[in-house]
Amino acid sequence: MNQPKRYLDIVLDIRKMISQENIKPGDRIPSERELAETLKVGRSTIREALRSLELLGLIETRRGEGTFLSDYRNHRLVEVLSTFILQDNQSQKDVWETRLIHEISAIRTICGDANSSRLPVWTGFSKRIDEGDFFSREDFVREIMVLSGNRLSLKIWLLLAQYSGNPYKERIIIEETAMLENILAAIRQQDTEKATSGLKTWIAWLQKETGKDDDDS
Amino acid sequence: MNQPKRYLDIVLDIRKMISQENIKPGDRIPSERELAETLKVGRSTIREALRSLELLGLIETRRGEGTFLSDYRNHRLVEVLSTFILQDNQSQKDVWETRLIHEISAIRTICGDANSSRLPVWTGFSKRIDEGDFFSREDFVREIMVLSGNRLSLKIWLLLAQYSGNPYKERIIIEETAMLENILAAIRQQDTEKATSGLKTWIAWLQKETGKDDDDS
DNA sequence: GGAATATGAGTGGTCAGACCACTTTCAAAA
DNA sequence: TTTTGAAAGTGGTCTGACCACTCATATTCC
Repeated sequence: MNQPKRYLDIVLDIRKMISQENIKPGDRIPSERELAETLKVGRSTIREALRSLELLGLIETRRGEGTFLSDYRNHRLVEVLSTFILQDNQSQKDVWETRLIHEISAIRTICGDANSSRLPVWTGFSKRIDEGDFFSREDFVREIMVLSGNRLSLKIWLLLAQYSGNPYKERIIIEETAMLENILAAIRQQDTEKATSGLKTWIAWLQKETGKDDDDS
Repeated sequence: MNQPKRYLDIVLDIRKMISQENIKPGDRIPSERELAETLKVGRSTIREALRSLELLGLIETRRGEGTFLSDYRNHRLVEVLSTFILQDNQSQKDVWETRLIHEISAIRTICGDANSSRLPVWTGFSKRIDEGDFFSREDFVREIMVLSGNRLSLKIWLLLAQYSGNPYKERIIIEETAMLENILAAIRQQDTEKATSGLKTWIAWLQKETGKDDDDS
């Protein structure tokens, strides 16, 4: 009989412990030695489980301090997966397309919901643009994703955003402020078609910018 | 100075080794003891790296045999994430919503592309319905996803489909054939709005069916 | 008293060595 | 020739030992 892998059980045990003890992102989880004693396994087994979760970006370890449940925003996962999976250009194109799928869906949801589309966050963005406080492109879209209310879609989007390369992560520039204002106005007016087409236009413009940058690690 | 984590370097080293030695999915990679000696680190460090990659589904280990590079298409990524993320009912709802997001986007793509929308596969489905050859709901939608041409979206959809519970995986029944015919006709006519609303109607009807079933593994 | 310093406990990071359970191989025995 | 079984190799786990680091506390110095 092939014994199921112990460290996988540990992964589940830790997950259970986290939900039972109501540990929140940022909180500390028991030390490796404590876990080993509690779960009655060797420390190395605990470590294998923890290292896996760390690579997924679900936890964060700091030498001398301890292990912490991390904010989902920091998955290193993508970095690693990308070196394994995303090797051809088609994949890169698919990433942008798929990300756009989620973004458009989110913006549709928001426009269809008066509560979301009238939120002061939109005027906040306009104000920041006026004042020259140029936030990053990702921040802008993230707000849309968060407000759409679909956490799974948000999570997938966060992953895709990390694959999306530089121009998406940088700050907006003057040339695109008009496009953003256009999108913001459409959201406030709950004009779904105008908002989605505005988003598409902006992203298409962005995508052209991608070609100029060539970065590699 | 905080030394960067060793096991992360190992992950990259292994990746490099794989590409240099031209190891393909299914092939065996060096044993833990060999890797430890080659890379001049302890075996436990090697194991932490390997366990991480295994949790991601990038490699596969078999006791007594060795460690093998697995087909990266089967990464367990979402499965693992799900045990952490999909804990409440809201999440389950998000799964259906997110799946629908991808489906609608795919159907839009197909309707906008004459080549896809005129494919004989659509008449094929109609024929099978007429003949009483009731395929599964998932098969039907999968065809749409495949033909949309976005492999990443397809991959995500496949994973989401796994979490979508039973009614989605079962065969169609007589009551819904009209809805499907409606969708098929819309695709053939390249009527995007009709097709998407048809799909939404069908899925909404399906979702009502979900409540009746209560299955667990 | 207040500030700089030293100490020690606790934590993750790594290593070496030891078994165990399992698979494969291949030589010896039937 | 077939069967058996011993050996080698592999992943799975545990133990105990250091190291490097952080933090809180106690101590020393001004």
